[in-house]
Amino acid sequence: MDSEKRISPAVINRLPRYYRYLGDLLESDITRISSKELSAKMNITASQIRQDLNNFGGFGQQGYGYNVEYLYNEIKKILGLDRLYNMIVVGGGNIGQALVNYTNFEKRGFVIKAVFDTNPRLIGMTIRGIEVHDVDQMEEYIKNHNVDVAILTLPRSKAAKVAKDLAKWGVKGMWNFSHVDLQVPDDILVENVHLTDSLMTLIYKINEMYSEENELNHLANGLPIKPIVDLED
Amino acid sequence: MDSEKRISPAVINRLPRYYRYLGDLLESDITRISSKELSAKMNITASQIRQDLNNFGGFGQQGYGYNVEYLYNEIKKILGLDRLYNMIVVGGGNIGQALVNYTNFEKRGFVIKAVFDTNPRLIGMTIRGIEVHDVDQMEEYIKNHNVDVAILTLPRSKAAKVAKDLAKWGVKGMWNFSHVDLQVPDDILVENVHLTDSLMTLIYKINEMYSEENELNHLANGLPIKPIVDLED
DNA sequence: TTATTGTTGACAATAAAATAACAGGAGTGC
DNA sequence: GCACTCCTGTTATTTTATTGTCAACAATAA
Repeated sequence: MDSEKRISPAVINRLPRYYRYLGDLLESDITRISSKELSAKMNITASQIRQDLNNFGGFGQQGYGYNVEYLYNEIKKILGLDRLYNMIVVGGGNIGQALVNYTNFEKRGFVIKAVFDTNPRLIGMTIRGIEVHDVDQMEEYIKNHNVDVAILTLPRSKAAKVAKDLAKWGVKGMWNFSHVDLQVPDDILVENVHLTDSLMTLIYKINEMYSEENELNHLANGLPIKPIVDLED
Repeated sequence: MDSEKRISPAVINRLPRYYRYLGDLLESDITRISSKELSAKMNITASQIRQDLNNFGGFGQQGYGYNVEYLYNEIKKILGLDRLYNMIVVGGGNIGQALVNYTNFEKRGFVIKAVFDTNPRLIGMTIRGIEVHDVDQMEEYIKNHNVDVAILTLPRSKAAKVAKDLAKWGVKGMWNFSHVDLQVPDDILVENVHLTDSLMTLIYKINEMYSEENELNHLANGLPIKPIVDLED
């Protein structure tokens, strides 16, 4: 809409969180909030909140704070959540099916229109009323229906080729659950959800914490470092 | 293990990605790789790769590069993937079930041992051989089995209380799929997977790209800005 | 009215992260 | 064995992100 200065990715990643907290406040019938109060709730500095919001405009008022409903709706507009988006799921396995069954997406305006798979046992079935088609029909479907987002929940080996096709046929973005980094043209947007990576970082942090704890014990009482036991027994 | 300097979160988040790429190289029987080559594959600067790896030690050799297998195994150790981890799933709904059925976690050493739910229709059932228990039994279970990670896939409303209990009973970390930020003691680690947030940022970026494109068209040929059509029809 | 308090938006200061530069050891080819 | 190239580990620089501060102004109370 406006060309202005570029918004940093760090800010964009925080927007949905603001949106969520403001939604909660709205539900609690809180009409106004200051950056300081929000700061306490969200564990972010008030300064950062003000600066983040100011990237998009001056939504607050000195001596008053921010009007919750107004700010909520502004962020909604900024995120583009004031319209509907068509999505397709490519790969009807566990995760694909779980996402189709997850009805909260629809409440936000993200509508899953179709599922595609290669498995003959799935093709023709419906999941929550949404039909599973043969992947062979995908080209035609995408060319005839405006598909905003393709959700990729397929095996590593197949993801690369499918992504290339999807890009060619005209989806705007991909939400990628496959455990690979997709190679797509610059004008196609990819958001990765690498679950295993996320779990691995959690494991790293757990180990780090437990080794620190051992060190502290060690330093504090002069005892030898307690070994971390292997849990598989 | 060693107290040294603290590793920045940005680096830790990249580790699983290195691990993945090195695994791929290993499968392709590539025995050595330079930071420059890896840089090209991963779309990271070579400088950053060297600096990231050097946080953990000098794994490379001047004039040679990095030995793929050696580096792979070192990162494996750094991430703590050289042992097994016990996990439980709290919430046996769509996503919980999908995660139980996702067998790749087990290949990495992440073993789901039990599922807990309140739904009487689920309790007693097994998913991929893993039993679904009543949440009432969770305290006893956790106290008698060493649970490293609890996977939270339950509704917003219930997540906060369950998290508090889990922390009290002694899980080390939580992998949180619920759409709330959990309030837990400092020594419990939480890794959030906020799917809706992730999708929202994708949507933001798509809209940003399309509005930019319109601007460019506009500037280039003097035509009026093309409206973004609403897709729901 | 007038004083006092609260709170933003702007900007300055600091911290963190990413990139670049480079010295020097290790391999390679002759 | 020697010259030459490659490529790391490390330090320096640049960029990006976060936090702190304050003048200006709104709301509220006196």
